[in-house]
Amino acid sequence: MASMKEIARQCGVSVATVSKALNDQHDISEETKKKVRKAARELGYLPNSFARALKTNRTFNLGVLFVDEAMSGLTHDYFSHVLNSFKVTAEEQGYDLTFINSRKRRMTYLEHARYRGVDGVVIACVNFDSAEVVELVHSDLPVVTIDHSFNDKPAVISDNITGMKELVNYVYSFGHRKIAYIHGEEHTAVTKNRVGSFYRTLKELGVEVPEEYVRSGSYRNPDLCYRLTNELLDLPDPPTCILYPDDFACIGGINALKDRNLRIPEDISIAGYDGLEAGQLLDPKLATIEQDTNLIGKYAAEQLIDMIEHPKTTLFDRVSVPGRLLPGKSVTSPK
Amino acid sequence: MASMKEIARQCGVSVATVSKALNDQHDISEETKKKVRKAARELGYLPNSFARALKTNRTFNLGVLFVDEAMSGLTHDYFSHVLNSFKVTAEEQGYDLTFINSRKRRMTYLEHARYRGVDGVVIACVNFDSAEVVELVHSDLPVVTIDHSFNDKPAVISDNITGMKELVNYVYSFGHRKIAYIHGEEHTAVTKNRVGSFYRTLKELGVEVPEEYVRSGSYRNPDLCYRLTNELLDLPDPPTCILYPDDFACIGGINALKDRNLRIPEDISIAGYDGLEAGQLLDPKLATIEQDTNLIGKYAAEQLIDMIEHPKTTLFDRVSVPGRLLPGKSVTSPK
DNA sequence: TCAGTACTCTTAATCGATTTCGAGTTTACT
DNA sequence: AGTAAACTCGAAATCGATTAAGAGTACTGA
Repeated sequence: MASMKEIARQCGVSVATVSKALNDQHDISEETKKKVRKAARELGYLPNSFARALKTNRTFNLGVLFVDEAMSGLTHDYFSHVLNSFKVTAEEQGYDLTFINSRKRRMTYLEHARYRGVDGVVIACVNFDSAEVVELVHSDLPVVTIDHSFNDKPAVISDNITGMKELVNYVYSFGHRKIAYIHGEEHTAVTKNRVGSFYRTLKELGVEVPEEYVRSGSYRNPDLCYRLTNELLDLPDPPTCILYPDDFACIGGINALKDRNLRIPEDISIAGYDGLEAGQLLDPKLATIEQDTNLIGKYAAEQLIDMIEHPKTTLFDRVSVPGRLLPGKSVTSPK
Repeated sequence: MASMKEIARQCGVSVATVSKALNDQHDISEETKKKVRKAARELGYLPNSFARALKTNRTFNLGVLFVDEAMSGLTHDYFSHVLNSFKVTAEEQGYDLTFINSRKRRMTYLEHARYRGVDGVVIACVNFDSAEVVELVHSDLPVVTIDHSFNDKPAVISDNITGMKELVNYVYSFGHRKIAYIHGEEHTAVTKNRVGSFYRTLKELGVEVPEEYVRSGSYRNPDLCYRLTNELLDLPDPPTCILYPDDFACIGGINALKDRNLRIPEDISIAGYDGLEAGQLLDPKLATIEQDTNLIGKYAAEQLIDMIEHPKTTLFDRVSVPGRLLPGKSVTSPK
């Protein structure tokens, strides 16, 4: 409520002096600074962020674009963990977070970001092909993308290639050769990398993958996984191990197996992806790749803030964050 | 980038006229309005939210305070769903969301909210006893709390009393008389209501509850539930049915039962609380009370926006949102 | 003693909008 | 025709900060 004007009056100095005193400029005497700071404290002075932003074009506010098709990006385990980590890191550095949206199509994402004057934007969990997202990414605003990389733009990416490789090697090491994979939406970079790595790793291991072993599912969609699991089991030569899009979708598969009275892992082995806490509590404990949501969010925030504060010297990194194999009990040797 | 000044120049009118034209004031001719709007479109004009906020003290920005002790409020299923619903509703009405925090203690929540000039604040998932939260709630800022009610302040509350009552009646109807309850943190209103309702309902049903049947656990804490479940089973006269703090924590209990080779529900019945999607996919499907996160978030947003836009006429409602019993397969008649 | 520095502080412009008040023009009515 | 009412529009103040440029003092050294 109290503005610099009141402090100035109380101290008998000009507003300019107050501003400089509070910003600890060199051309104000220590004595005056002390006086001003004291008055500011007494009056409960709070800087007015708009006035400051208006003049400086800096808001210490970061835009967050986390909008999936269903408008439920926040309820998405993986992304909510990434966002939480991003938030903690950003706040430690004095930045706040504001959600970017398209205001019922009355503004594009970029326009909204400019309207709110955010210093930078982190993007995840969106359709990266959409024109609006592309416009935002290619604007002059500092932008970091998560799990998708644009040319010449920094990105933080969960290392799905190595992750899938480890997972495949893991089940292979148990003797599995008939490995099926129900994957997520095909247009995403995440899926492409995982599927590509799945094929490549098995090829390196000398295992042939029948076309019908690879099914196009959907992330976080247990029902679809239920159906696709049944399809896989109905094959003349069914797999001995099934990999799922993610830990949550995996539940659908588990239910399909239970309905057929197949025991996990005695009759069939399964694995997920994500490393959700819940998956680790299931019985049997799910073999999976834990994605390091903590590091991903942290790196994204650090990278974005670095771009904002040091636009000249920032390296436009493409950081790859390794996952971690969580062995679990859902995989054993095939019969 | 383009400001009103440029539009004014292009149209040969004053900045004041541009402002009034864009805000559709009555004292500007239709002709001029058209001209101004056209120029605004052509120049890609975007209003400057800071300048506007500076003058009007309105930001169309809502503060969100969702900070639990572990700084992981966003990863909390229940709250992330509520927040998502709140976000969708607020955005539909033209409001944006900014997170409130205490900036590493350099500002209180209230100060932060003022600094960012939010029009109102929604509070959930915090320690409502903390001085900072109380300060915020009792300020002149419009505030809505979720799952906790302060005197004279609007709140949206999941109806835990009726919910627990229904749940108890449900298991009672199967014949259970030895019903244990592992509840969450005792200092929260949610827990108090649930525990109170648990006792009252059973009393009404004429069932006595041994003290040792009610254990103090913790929300979202499967490990603790694992331990407490074992304690309950070790009692000389163990319960035939156990209620858990929430669906997630329930997993710990399930594991404890499995470790003792107790079948659910044949040997013992269990129930959760929340209605998480995952719980409904478990085998056996979990009996639980589904909290209507969608409505809770929606009501909270509507209430808050109403307070902001109609400060005089708003009724300070305390909305209670009923839950819904999800029967599940985890409860059956005791042996 | 006087110019040159160093130090401290103020004046005033500025960021981009909103809004009050008044001025000028047109229309209406007697 | 003359006065009042109705329309349009603009000048200028204002919101609360930042910042360049300059003014006034005091001190230094020749």
